[in-house]
Amino acid sequence: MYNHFMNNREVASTFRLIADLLEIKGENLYKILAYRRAAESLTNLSRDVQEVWQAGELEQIPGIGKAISEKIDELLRTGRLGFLERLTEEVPISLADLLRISDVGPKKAALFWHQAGITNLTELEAAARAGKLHNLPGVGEKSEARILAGIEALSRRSTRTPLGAALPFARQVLAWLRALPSIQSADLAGSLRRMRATIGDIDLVASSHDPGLIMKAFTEHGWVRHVSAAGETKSSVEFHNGLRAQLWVYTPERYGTGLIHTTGSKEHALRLREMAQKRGLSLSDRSILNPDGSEQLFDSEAGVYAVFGMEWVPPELREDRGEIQAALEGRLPHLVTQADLTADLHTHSTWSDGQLTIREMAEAARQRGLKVIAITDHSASLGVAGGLSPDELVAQRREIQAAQAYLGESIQILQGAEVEILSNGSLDYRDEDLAKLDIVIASLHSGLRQPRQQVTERLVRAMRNPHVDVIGHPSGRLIPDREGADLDMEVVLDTAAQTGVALEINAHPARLDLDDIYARRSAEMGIPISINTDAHHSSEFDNIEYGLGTARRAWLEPQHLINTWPADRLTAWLSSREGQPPVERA
DNA sequence: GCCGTTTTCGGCCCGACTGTTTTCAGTCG
Repeated sequence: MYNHFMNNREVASTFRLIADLLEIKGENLYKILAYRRAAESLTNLSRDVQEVWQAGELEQIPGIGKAISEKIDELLRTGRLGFLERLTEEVPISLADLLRISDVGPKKAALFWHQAGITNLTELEAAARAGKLHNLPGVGEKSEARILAGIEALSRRSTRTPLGAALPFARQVLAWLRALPSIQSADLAGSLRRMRATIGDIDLVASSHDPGLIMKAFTEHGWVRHVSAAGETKSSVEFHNGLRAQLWVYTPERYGTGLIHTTGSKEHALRLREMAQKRGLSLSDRSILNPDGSEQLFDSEAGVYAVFGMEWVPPELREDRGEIQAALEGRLPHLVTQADLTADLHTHSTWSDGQLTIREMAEAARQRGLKVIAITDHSASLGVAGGLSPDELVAQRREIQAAQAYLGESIQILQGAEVEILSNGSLDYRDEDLAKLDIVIASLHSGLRQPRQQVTERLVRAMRNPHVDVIGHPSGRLIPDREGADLDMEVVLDTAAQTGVALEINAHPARLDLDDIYARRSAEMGIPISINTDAHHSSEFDNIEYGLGTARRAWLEPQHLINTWPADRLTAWLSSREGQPPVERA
């Protein structure tokens, strides 16, 4: 290989693999933790690790010191890592797969390896079926059965569930919990409450003076297929629909610490515990323990944060991405809310692949309190979506005018288009057709697997077209099936900053694209951001919730989003972009 | 392996639940 390019995700997963293998080997726990923390830090990094490396600034990344920065350097220079190669000679690399099985951790994996010669999933499954595991020390028949069930569960479900596939069901469960007689309060927790794009399982937390009663009702409910743990205060189940859930129950006076613990993230909670420790306190999910052994109890989260002199931190920010420091300094962002949004600038009608007419879509948007809606049907070349020819755009304009006349001034309907970016970076409409539109969104739908440089240049060329106002779902990812295009985001963001084109946060739960990391970076660079539902039906306006979650995770405030601008400012911005000459590369 | 408003060395978060155990280790969040 002459090209040693590795992106942030690939470098991060290399360090996760090292951590897994070291753990099976039985290395010092804090060394392992250090590799994991470095991996998390790289995952949260909004700059390209390649660029940070070239700038010689690797050690400025939190959790990355001399040893790990040297390893990154070797990886990026040579595409290899001697340390990992020596490690895999000692510990078979396929052992790391065993850790994906629930109830199998590093100690069990090492046991299977040393005492039964097992080095991969296939061998483990065969040994379990043959009943060869339960003779090993510390492993009984129950463990053997659990392991077998765990292996089967691995093939049954993908590792993470899209937020949009989990949230509606989780809310049903929550509503049922809240209706229980002995319950005081109940909330979503975990990555659902933090609005991560994908979740591992559904975390629920409740307060009650009778936790046992809640637990019994929860684990015995008809939608539960299997109970994998059931204790006094915590239980774990799998539902018939394949989703897993955990429920914690606290007494009301301990709900504050409980909610913080169960909401996470793990890294955020860890930081808080470190802070407690520095003050001689000990923070757990039950209380704060004073040095003299007495307890401080908290019925709300705000009280816990106040102990450390911090503002209450919105759940979407709890990722250890600087929110602790910001909360200490009283400079947390004033996050955008649904009430701030006045425009949806990316929607479809029956003119292409939408299911409702322009008037129906506009009425539904008005009903949701929007002041502006842009109808942005597909351009001609996206044949599967019934894209419009330039002639049809003229006819569509007449229908928009009719709908506008019918609806009066309560909502403004813009004529736009979602224009294909063709494989060479040119657009699917001629400039004179684009010039007639109120708003132009340019999107990639095909050729997403082009090489990095090619697909990046394609997007850059589209951004340099002066008629383009917004880049729709920039990466083209589809959760959980398809990775986005291999874009050079440094170049994409620089071009957006130069041309003033807006980047979209597409709110569809399968997209959430831009993601939270790049949306935050875009805002820091002064790039306008547009948050849109891409609705093909009025019911999909509700998807804005997912996009808002992403925007809030990106620390966005109302002024970062063009959708919060008053209609006159928005249309002035759009028309100011018309006919601007392309900005040439400096 | 990382890190520093007690430290450049010696620390590094906390507790519930399960299974295989005679008092605890492993896993998980």
